[in-house]
Amino acid sequence: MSNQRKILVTSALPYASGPLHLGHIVEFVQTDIWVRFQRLRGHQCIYVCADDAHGTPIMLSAREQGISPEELVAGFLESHTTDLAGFDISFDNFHSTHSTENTELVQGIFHKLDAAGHIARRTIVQAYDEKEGMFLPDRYVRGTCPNCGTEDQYGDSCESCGATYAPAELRDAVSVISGTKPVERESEHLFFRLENFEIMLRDWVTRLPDGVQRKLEEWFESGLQDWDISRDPPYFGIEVPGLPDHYFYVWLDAPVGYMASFKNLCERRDDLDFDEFWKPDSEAEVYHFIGKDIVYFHCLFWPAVLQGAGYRTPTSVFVHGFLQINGQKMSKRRKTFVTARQYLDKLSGEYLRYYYAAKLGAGVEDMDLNLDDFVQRVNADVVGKLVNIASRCAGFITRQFDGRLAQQLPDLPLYTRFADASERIAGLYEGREFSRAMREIMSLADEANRYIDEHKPWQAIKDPANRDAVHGVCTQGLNLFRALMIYLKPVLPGIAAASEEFLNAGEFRWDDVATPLLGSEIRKFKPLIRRIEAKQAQAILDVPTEPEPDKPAAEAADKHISIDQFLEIDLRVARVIEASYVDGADKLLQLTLDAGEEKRTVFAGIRSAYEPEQLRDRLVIVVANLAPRKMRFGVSEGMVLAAGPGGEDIFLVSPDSNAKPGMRVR
RNA sequence: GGCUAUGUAGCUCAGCUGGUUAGAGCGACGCACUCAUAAUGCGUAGGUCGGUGGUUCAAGUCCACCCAUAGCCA
Repeated sequence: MSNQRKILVTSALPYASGPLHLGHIVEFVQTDIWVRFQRLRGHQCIYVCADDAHGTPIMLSAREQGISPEELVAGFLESHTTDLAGFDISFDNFHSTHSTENTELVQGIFHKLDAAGHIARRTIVQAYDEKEGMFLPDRYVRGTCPNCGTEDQYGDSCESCGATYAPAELRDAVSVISGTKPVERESEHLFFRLENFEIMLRDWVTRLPDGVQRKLEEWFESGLQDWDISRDPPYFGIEVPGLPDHYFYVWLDAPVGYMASFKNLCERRDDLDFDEFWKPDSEAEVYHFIGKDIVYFHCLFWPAVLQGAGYRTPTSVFVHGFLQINGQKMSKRRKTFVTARQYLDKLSGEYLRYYYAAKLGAGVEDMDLNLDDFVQRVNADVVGKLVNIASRCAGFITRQFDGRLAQQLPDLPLYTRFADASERIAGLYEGREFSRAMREIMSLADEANRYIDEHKPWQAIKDPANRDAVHGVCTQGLNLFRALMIYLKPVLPGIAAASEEFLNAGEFRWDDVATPLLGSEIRKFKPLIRRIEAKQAQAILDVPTEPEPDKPAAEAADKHISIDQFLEIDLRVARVIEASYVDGADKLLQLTLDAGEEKRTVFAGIRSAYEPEQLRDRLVIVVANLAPRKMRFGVSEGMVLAAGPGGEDIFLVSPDSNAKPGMRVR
């Protein structure tokens, strides 16, 4: 492509104090679809993210668990990256704000802001917990509202009457951490003079969507206030250089994490130059995908900080709404809180990618994940309409025509209509109107099914005189399927990959739609994806009951498990396609398994008892729903069953020879 | 409390600057088909467009107020 764009894209940094939930996944899927679309079109599109690792909540959470903040953060980094891999999010880099790159960038930015006169120093009064020896953020002070008398309100505002106040104004205030009464204490803080950037910001925000601009208008009208960017120790964060006992507020270093992650990537990639993307006159594009809750940080502070420190500002910021589940806000109490892991334990990420795509537009409206709708919609669209096209044509080609496509399309105008949709659909992807794109694509899928229905190859084939016609109709059908699959590749990377293998003509590129696939050989059709069972979907709401403190002992006494508990383990027959040694691991073998619907990579600690050659093609039993585990060598997606104490005495469990990969074991 | 959104068929959503009998997909129901992962095709039913009042020849679409939901208030 001659006019290749250089694009840097980010998703908001998830906070490293808890697991990801399906709301986070909306943003990652939205971003990833857009990124994959750009790459498919031939542009250079770099996608980076990181964990947001600093701040008071993380410090306190670590303290509560008796571990260091570094340990806490490292644990969630692993959990987050594993979960995101489960949804096929195609990062170029996933870093952390607790990193040398971020520290250097933040400190450098501060120096430049300070030198340019954008930093003010003022002494402020805050609530202080004498027992814990720390200043208390407003949210960590609770007491009775001075306005309406409602008890147990946060230190900044009252949920009941809406009044806003300072923590010191609360009656009977207590520290949430120690339960003691806070005192007032002074300290010096650093402030970023946001008002210096009003003219620049008023101009910059015109690039944002109308709804976001209207919201920002409120802040311009009430006047831009100085932003408190420092915190007192103890604080888990980045130190202010040259100013002991001062740390940067987490919200200053978090967005810089976008740059830090990119910088970390640049250090490992020869083809990327940090400055080319971040210098003030950069011609590269930079986009941030965020939720509607953090518009202020990204649309006021962030561009101002970048401008003040001599960097370019973002090309745009894309804002999405929140996720509801079954029409309700996500909450543990209502049992509508679903972690990414809970979902992935039951279902493939591919389904949710499609469902989100089918509902996402460019606006900031909230989105509802209705589980019944989810099952029906995904099954109807992806399996019933889309995959069905390939499924109903492939058999004829394989059985009647040696797996070879016809030399011509019988209905070229129909194919051209599909190909001509290319730019329209591309425009929708580009504008993040994914739901419109899906509707467009699915109505083409309807057309393809109608075409096959009208030409009835299953009837025509009965008369040998019609052989060529049937060959043509099925070739036409598969080419229509191929066009649709190319259009859907950003949304359904897994099914697209399986389709590429099936069609046997290399990886799809967007422009491939222009030329139909003719005369070539295809592989035998295998089901590309299974339909979702309603029970599986409902099961993502089954929160694993947290063991009561005294329960484990009681459970240990009961050695039996229920049939349901047993059935939760998804045991499947799998065939070993490939087995190999793993460099640097003397106990592991890397196995590639055919487990029915998909290939899996499993690392098994059986090297002491088996040679790779012994394993190829043999049947094994795999735990299919074991949480994927990220290892130094890759991600292990399951576990193969074996008996024995270890060492040379390891015995793989195998089914009798007629078992087929994918069969459930019970 | 202020601000910004959202509220349209059972479900999920389209409806641009106001203009004939309010649309789609899914689901439901009926018929056809049996190549396909019980998939597909044709057809039917179903809505006083959150509420009240107003502007207009004409309002789901504009205005006011109210109700419900969500986010933000550095």
